[in-house]
Order: sequence, then structure tokens, then C-alpha cells
Amino acid sequence: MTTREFDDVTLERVREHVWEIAREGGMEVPARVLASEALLEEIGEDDSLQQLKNAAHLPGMTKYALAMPDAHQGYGFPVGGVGAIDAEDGCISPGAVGFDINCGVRMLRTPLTYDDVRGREEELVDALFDAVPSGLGGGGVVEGSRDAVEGALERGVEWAVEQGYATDADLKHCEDEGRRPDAKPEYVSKKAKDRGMNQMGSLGSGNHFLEVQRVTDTFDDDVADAYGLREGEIVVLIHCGSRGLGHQICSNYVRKIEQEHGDLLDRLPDKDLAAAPAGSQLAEEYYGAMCAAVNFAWVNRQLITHRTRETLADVFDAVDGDDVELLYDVAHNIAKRESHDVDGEDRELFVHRKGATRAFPAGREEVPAAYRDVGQPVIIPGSMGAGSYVLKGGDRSLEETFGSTAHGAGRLMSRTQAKQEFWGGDVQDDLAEQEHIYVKANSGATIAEEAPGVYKDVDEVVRVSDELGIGDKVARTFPVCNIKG
DNA sequence: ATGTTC
Repeated sequence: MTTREFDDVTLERVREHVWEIAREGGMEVPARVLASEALLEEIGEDDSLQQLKNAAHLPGMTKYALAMPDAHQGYGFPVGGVGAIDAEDGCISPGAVGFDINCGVRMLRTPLTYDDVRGREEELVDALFDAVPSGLGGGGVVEGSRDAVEGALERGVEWAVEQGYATDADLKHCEDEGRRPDAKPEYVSKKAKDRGMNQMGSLGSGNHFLEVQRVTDTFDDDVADAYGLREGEIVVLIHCGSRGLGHQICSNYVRKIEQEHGDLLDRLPDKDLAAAPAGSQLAEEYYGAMCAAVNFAWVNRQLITHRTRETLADVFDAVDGDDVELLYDVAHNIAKRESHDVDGEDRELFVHRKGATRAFPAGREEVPAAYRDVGQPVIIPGSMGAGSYVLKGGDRSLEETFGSTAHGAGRLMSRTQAKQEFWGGDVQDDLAEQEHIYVKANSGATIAEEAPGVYKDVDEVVRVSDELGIGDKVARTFPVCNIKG
């Protein structure tokens, strides 16, 4: 038996890429880390393993508290964490969803090839940077209004279709078809709505970006064909979330829940895990507000899609906008009521995925019709120097991870440390000169914080997902140009 | 992640 120890946390190797932390003290269940030995060494360097043990204390946690191969420490609950919590007897925890509610990624297919774009990267990156609002603060693709915010919160991408910013095909190629019917905008504070109002269609800052990429490899021809991906073709990846609106909702409910449910909080090892008991008023309110923020984030990515279509049509004669198609949009900071088989019993669970992506296999009803025979697309962005992957939901994901896999490469170091190690201008120059990747950002500090060296190896993260059978490799992309906050 | 410290 192989054992690894990091500070107070002991892990036993269950089998290849599966490590278990035994149940002890107030833990409801054991915890599991899905990682290669090399990734486990990196995960063990920050507080994420202790946070995972803490997460296993949440009442109603089912089977295991789980860490994906890209895990790193977060607020209370690790990023790259999955917690499936009983929706009748358990709880819901804003810290296990994350501050940026429905942070996620979507991939657009274009009719362009790398040959069309080569030599015009700087023109393209300038045009996109001018067209897509980015950075902290206000300003979006559309001028926000009270009605626009309410429409987005209530109806998600359906609102965008009504307004002419989305097509019916966009709806069909989005997780939850772009709308959470459980949204309750009345539980979103005025302050949150005010923050969101002038941010409708904006990237934000931090690790958020819009990246033009070329498909470099396909690993599964049948599935790549079903997803419409071919080597040499240009795709666009959009990574952003619910901006100040989601952040405000999370802050509001963490505070309310701490005040109202101190008894539950006293049983938890970290107050940042504050959770509302299932069936309580605050659980209903947070879930309704969170679902509304989910809708808002989908609209946000949709408005950026709209502006991207216009920009590509402006820059390239061969593009008219309608031919830029949404492949899929996935959320990776989210909680959702889902039914799962647990030891032969059908259970209703709040599946919290914080920095984790739903990865449902073929056949599951939530997978859109276009992909139901092959499994849902899973989009795993790497760093701006590394490229990204498209996976398909794996056949073992329901059994191993409540239908989940990783969400990205995962950070290796804090933003503060990153700025000590890297200088944004140098990172930018090196990428252009050595890799022909053109990056444009509002701030050099952001480039330093997001330098390729700040991230784990996305190839290794994806290898583990693929070998575990929770998310299987379909295609790989490489960056062409990237705009950031 | 975030009107980058309620």
C-alpha cells in the first residue's frame, strides 16, 4: 500500500490516479483526490488537501468529497472540488460554488483556418480588444437597464434570443439550454443587480479571457466529427462569469447564512464553508439567486459571442457571423439539483462543482440531443501559452465523480507570487516571438498573474481525466491570440 | 473571482 503525507493529511493510494483520505473526526465521508503522483505533489503544496478534508464535514456530503486533478486552494472549499450533498437532508454552501457564479467557458467554431489568420494576428487581436469590453469595473456590450438585468436573470439565453443577440441553435448548445428555470431574481439584491447592470457583456479580469485558437490534434475522429472539430480550423474560446453580480450574491448569502445558521457553522472546521440546511428559507433563497446568476453569466458569454461574430465578420471577408457556431458552453462554478444513483438508490443531490466541469456521458438526458449519442463536450482551457482541450463526458464519470471532471490547468502559485516571478511585458514578448501567440491586456500585472509558468501542466491534468475515464480526449487546440482584462 | 480591503 502506498501512502503519501502532507502536513496533517494522509492519503492512501486506492488505484492508479485515485487517492483516499480516510474519514476521521467530524468528517461525514472520506475524501478522494484524483491525480497522478506528480499532480498530487503539486496539490499537496497549498492548503487544498486540508480544505478537502474540511469539505467532507458538510452535512449530507455523499460518498466522498472529491478533488479533481487540477485542484488548488480556494475560499473555504478547494477549486477543483466536487461535493454532492443530499438535497433533502444536507445543505448548500455558497463557498462550495465559488464567488464567480457560473464562471465557465464556451467554444465557437468558425469557418476560418489557421492559414486565413496567419500574418493577421495583431490586426485581429486589436479588433477583438477594441470590441469586447474587458478589465475591472463597468461597461458592457449592451447598455444595461433594469429590464435587461431582470430578463437575463429570469430567462438567460432565451432573453438574448428575444433581443437578437442569440439564435435558437445557441440555446441548444449550452449547458441547461442556457436557462435555469429555478432562477428567482427576487432573491437577488438590488446592489447585485446594480453591479450587473453595466457589466452585461464584459470579460472582467483575472484569469478571464477571449482566445482565438487553432485545432492542432484530434484524438477521436468520430466524436471530433460530431463536435465539428477538424485540425487546422480556427475556434474561439470565451472564459468569463457573472462579474460583480455573482460576486455580490455570494457575499450577501455567505453573510446571511453565517448569521442565521451559526449552529451548523459551529460543526464545520472553517467558517468559509458556511452552509444553509436543505429546506431552510436561506437555502431556497440562495439556490434561486444562484440560478439567476447562472443565467446572467450565460447571457454575458452570449453577448460577447455576439460581438465576436460581428468582429470576425468585419475583419475577414470569408466570415458573415451566422457561420460562427456555438459548439458548447459549460459552467465550472455552480451547484445544481441532480439525480444520481448512490449504491443502487436514486438520490436528489446538490452537486457543487467549484472549478469542476460537468462531464455527463452518452445517454444522460441532460446532454443536448446533438451530442447525446457521444457524450457532452467538456472544455478544459489551459494557460495562454499552452492551449486547451475538448473532452467528452466519460463513461465512468457518473460512478467516480457524480459526472464531473477538471476545469483547467489549475494554478501552481498565488497571484502575488506570480507577480514576483514574472514581468507582464516580458511574458507578452516571449509568447509573440517564440510561440507566435499575440496577447493584449489592460494591465501588464494581469499578464504576469496569468503567465504560462503560473499553471500546472494541462496535458497532465487531461491525461489523468482520460485515463480515469471521467472525461476523454477529443481534440487539442493551441493559442493564436488572446485578449484579457 | 471582485467597484483588486465591509
